[in-house]
Amino acid sequence: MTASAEDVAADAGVSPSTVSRCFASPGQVRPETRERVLAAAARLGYTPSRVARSLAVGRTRTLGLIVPDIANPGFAVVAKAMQARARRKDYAVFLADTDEHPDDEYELALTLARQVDGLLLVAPRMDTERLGEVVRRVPGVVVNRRVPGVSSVAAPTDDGLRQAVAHLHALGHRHLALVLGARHSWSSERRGHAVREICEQLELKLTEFGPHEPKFHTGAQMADLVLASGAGAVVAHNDLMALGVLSRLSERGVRVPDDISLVGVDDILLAATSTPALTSVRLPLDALGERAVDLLLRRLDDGAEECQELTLDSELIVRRSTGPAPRPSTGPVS
Amino acid sequence: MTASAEDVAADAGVSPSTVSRCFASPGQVRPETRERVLAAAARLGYTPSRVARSLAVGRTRTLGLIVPDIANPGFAVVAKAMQARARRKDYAVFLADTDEHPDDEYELALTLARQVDGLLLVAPRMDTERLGEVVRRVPGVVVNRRVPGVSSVAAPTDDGLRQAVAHLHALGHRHLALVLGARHSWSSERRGHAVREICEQLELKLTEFGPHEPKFHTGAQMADLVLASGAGAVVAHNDLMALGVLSRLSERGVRVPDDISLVGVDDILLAATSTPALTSVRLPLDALGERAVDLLLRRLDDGAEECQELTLDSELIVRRSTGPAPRPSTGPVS
DNA sequence: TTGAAAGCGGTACCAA
DNA sequence: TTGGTACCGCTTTCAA
Repeated sequence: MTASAEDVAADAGVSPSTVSRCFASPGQVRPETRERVLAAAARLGYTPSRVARSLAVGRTRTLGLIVPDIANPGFAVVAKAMQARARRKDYAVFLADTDEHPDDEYELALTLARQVDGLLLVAPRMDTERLGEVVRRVPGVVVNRRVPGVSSVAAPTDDGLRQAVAHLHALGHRHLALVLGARHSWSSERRGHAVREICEQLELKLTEFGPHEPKFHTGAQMADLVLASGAGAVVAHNDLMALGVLSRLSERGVRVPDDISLVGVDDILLAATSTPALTSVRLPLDALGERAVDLLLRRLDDGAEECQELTLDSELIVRRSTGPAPRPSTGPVS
Repeated sequence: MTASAEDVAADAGVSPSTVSRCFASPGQVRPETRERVLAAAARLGYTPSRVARSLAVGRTRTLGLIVPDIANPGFAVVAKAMQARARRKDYAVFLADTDEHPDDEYELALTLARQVDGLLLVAPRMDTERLGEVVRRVPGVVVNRRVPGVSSVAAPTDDGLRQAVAHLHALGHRHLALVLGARHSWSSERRGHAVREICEQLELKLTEFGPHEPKFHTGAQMADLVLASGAGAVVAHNDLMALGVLSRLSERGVRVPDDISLVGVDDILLAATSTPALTSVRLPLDALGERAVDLLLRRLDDGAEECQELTLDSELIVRRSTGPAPRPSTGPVS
């Protein structure tokens, strides 16, 4: 069917070894010979088989990517950046979407581990132990999460959330609602912790909702609870949830930001452009993806051993969805 | 490093062939032997190497997926569905995002062709000739596009667009704007054709804009041109562009649907939930992905030969973004 | 600089 | 039912 190195060798009057060298290390073959081989290869439409090469060299030049939900615009952007970066370095990327099922995450990771050189893990919910198990089998870097002993690149939103809460405080809000992401999700817990801490410092009342899958519909669902709580501002786990909240609030005739303020995290495109535009904590999503790939490939290609932890900054982007608190209410009138 | 079939064989006191059989066709090995082998395998943590198997059997159990832009929610949903379906059938999926560059599409497809069993092509812009070249090398199915001799699954939006234009007509609109997608994109041309035809039938004036990359910012860019044209309603190539239009219109203080009506295509989640909610032509995006995989695997696994063309329906979902034409204007007063 | 040959880790046909 | 063996297509010493 497809031409093999042997065919090319025969056609060019050389040995298969030489054909192999022409593609793997062209410098080691006399220019004239090389040209003859390359010509024959072109004539026969030959390209070295990646599987065969993989088997021979023991490396696949393939990366595995595990994401909770590729339909979440935030993850999509990260995935896109990773995939582009990987291809530039001649790596292919296996995509595995776990649809927010942490159990699948583990199984999938183990399966993938067998057929890739390295793993890109956007797996906020896999438990640390299993995650450790996975990266013991295959080099891996974890995204937006920190695991001892494992390379990672994260944009902890502490800074951005601090700015967000300070922003709301400055606007006169004294009672915030926090809409959490998924249970046992590293990022959700981290964000929750950050918000709690800051609220305490600023002596703000904080009511928490969730945890829930970080999706649009769960956000919408939370909106009614938030409203019932009387909080004047909402900080949501991410933009998707924030948009869900927004959607439901507007259904109920609640005006944002006049009646209630709203902050998201991720700064996805559609947050910037919703009505009203969403105040959001911006993460450098594509940088996140690129750095993760770089980190992984440094291990794979340059044989670097050390486990690195990269940190990227976050910042608050203020837009229309946050405004002054309705009443200066420094306390209940009672 | 990792245990091989030979190791297991030694441990279990059988030949490598038997080990292989235990995993490939367990039925052909005596239960007692099998259990002994499986126990040994478990003890050694053995799993058959997929690369080695691929080389031996000549199939990789891998599908290649080419999308123009995974960050476009529409494509993300399709990709998600495909990937889930493929995994269920024990296929892995290579993701290749071409970032809307049709040239890369071709190169990528050829590269992928060498290392996968089949190709899922969401490539609206690759020219027919090259596409034919690709599918001659490896089984492929094309999504949302029709190419003679190539299996495909598409949801032509003719029906939905017909409904959309009739809807606008009924609302009193007599001058429509059409915002096209990418140049040479099959779906953009098809949609343009459909809208043109219907407008002619209903004797509506139609002004066209584009073609442009089907992204948010190009939509925003078109909004001003549309406004200048005096059209009372806009049909956009897809929701992402429609949301771009919407965003820019609202920036300019133009009210939707009071001043201008707006229709998108895809019915992505965020269309349903924008403000105002977007009237959109719904495509069964996940069905699109699933059927594509089914079609491809029927060829690969069941050896089906025929080229099939599947068609899925589209329908108009009416939401807030379309309303009565501002003035009944049955014609210019002049 | 080039060739011969031994794998890489399985599969599958043929015999036993 | 099991084992022996010849590949699958390329890489990589080792010699020439």
